[in-house]
Amino acid sequence: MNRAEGCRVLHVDMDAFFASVAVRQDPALAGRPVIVGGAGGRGVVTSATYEARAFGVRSAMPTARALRLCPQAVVVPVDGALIGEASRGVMALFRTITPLVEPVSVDEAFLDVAGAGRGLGDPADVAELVRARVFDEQGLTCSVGVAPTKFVAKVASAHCKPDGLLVVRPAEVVGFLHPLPVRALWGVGPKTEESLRTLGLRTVADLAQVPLDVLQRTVGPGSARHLHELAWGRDPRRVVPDDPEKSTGAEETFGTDVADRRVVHRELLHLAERTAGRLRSAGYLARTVSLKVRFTDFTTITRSRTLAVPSDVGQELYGTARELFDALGPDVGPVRLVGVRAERLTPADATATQLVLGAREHGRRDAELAADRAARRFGAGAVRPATLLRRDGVTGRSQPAPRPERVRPGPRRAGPPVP
DNA sequence: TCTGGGGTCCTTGGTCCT
DNA sequence: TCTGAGGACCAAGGACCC
Repeated sequence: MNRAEGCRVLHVDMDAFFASVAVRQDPALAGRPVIVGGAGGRGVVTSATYEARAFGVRSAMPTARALRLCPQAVVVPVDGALIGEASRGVMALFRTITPLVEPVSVDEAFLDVAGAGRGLGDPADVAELVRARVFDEQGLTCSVGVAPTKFVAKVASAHCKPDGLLVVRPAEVVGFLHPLPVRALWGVGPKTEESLRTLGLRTVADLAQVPLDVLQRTVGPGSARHLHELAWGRDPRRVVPDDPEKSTGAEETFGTDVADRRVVHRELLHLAERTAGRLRSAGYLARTVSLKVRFTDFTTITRSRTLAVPSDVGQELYGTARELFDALGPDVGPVRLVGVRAERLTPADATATQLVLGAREHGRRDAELAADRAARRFGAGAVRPATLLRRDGVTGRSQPAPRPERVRPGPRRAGPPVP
């Protein structure tokens, strides 16, 4: 009899991925508490080895606090290139097992193995194979949940961490989910958890039993239906490979809050250039530019504007972002963070002909494409706008972050590898 | 405790058009 | 000509995830 009959979905979650990759790169770190993340005054933990977690270190925790908990920890900056390479290696391995691979982030993916079973055994056997091959070929461990649906597979993989395997058969789904806290449901964070608590709902079973209209009054109709379905193990979402990106962007927290508008403008230019570069390398144009500003008291606002013509030109994204910022008025307080985001993306090849309508924009785009080529040949930052240069030739960005530049490890939906 | 960075999705409200 | 309903689209903000 099959061990996992009716289970077509695998959720593979790499164990402490960033930290494990750092240890793989530098074997001298093996067995030691290692924290990967920003080391500056405002840096946070991106990942930590299980040796560090034993001291209470968790991801998203300020690094300074993590070091108070575990002073002997080694802090390693995020190496985006290394993480990207490791992620591509793991995803490529998954695709040799089934073409139906949906990356969720750099370190996890859903696999639909309904069609893989004939040659490889039942889904539990496929999961064993995945774990063995990831260890043998990548030198990393992972945890795998096997279930009839994506949501249950994901909860299962979290349940068997680290280096584990858990199969939840269709008949076991409700019994598996119902004792869990509501927080285990996809879409329940701190705020929703608190709202549910006011209704006396603490477990998934509580939520499953409450009338839908009661739930709707607390979390809204959309979320209520969604949570109710999940609580009964119903999740119609399929494994979808190659989901296109919806937006891309960059943001930066200043080392100290900035009141000088010129410094903010310069940072906006830098972020717009970064965002445009990502658009070009991924082959997208943005229809909307969004500005994000966070103030000293942590209040955050966003402003957005739709472009007359979709663009992947840094100067155009910058122009719009700067106008949005200036429209906030002359009296905006000190700024903690600024961000530029490109939204409502369209494939560049489907829209490219419109670009020639504006010869000036076309010229700028050509210049930025040339800069892309120079960057590929001579390294990032080889070519940049003059306003981002100081006399000594280094970047003129104000006091942003003494911490190491955080290179984006890869898209959350880790799509095709970015060159 | 003191909060990074890169994303997605949902809700709400406004505007425009039919 | 005015008004209201409804849909599409846009903008803003919040919650959430990794």
